[in-house]
Amino acid sequence: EMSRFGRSGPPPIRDTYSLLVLNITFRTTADDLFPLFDKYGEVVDIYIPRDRSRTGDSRGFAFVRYKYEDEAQKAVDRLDGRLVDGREMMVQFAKYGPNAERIQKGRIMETVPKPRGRSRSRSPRRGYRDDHRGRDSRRRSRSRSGDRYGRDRYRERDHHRRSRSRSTSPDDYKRRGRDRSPSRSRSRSYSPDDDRKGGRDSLSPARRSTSRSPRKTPPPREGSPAKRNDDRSPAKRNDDRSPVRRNDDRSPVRRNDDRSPVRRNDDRSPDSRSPST
DNA sequence: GTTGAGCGTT
Repeated sequence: EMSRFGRSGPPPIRDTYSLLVLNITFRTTADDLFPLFDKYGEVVDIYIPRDRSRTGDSRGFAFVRYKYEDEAQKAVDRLDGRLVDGREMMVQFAKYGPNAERIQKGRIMETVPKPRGRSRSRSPRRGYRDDHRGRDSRRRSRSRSGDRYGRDRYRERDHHRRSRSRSTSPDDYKRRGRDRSPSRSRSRSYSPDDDRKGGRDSLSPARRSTSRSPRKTPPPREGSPAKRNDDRSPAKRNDDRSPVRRNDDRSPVRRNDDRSPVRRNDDRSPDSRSPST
C-alpha cells in the first residue's frame, strides 16, 4: 500500500529472491530502484521499510524481490556499489525473510527441516519452478497486466515530504497535476552495458559523506575493495537467458535532482497564487 | 531541514 504500489500486503513469494539494498539515501524510493533493478531481471516487488518512529520516510534500505536467482545475482554484481542519488548503495541477498525466516540467496528456505523422516519423499512440486519456465517462457509475463511496476505507477517522486494525506491513491497522482509528459526523452537512461563499459562511476564515492560526526568519525565505508567485481569482461557475455532484453524502453529514469534546494511548485501552493487581497 | 548500521508488510 505504501511501497507496494497497488498491493495490500506482501505479495505471494513462491520462489522469489529478495535482495537487500543498503546504504541508500533516505529519499530514495522504489521508483528510483525499480528501473535500476528491473534492468537486470524481473522485479516482482520492492519494499522499503519506513521508520514510523521518526520521520517515517524510509530507513535507508530496501528490499528488492526478484523472480529468479540468476537475475538477482546479476543485479547484485551490477548494482552493488552503484551510485544512487549520490550514495553508494549496497546490494546483497537478504538473509532473513519477511517472517524472520532463514533465507538462502534471497530465497526463503523451508523452515521445517522435515523432521518426519518417513515423509521424506520428495514432493513433485519440487521442480515446479523450472516447470513454469519450460512452457511459460516467463518472458511473456512481462507484457501483461502483471506489470505492477509499470511507469504508470512509478512516477511519484515528489512524495518526499508529503506529510499528511500520504494517500497513495492513483487519483492523488493525477491530482498532483503531474504534467510529466510520458513521451519525454526516451533516451536510454541506463544501460546494462554501461555498467561494464562505462567503468565504475564510483570514482567519486560517498566521500562527501554528510555523516561527519562531530566527535567520533566512523570509518568511511567507501566500498570494500573485496567487493570489486571485475565482472566487466571485454567479451560481452549474454548471461541472460533471454536473447533480447531491450527493457531500456521501460526505464523512465529521471535524473532530475530533486534533492536540489529549489523546490518546484507542484500543487502545494494553491493559496499562494494570488497575493492580491 | 537531522540520522547512516542494518534484514521486511499493510
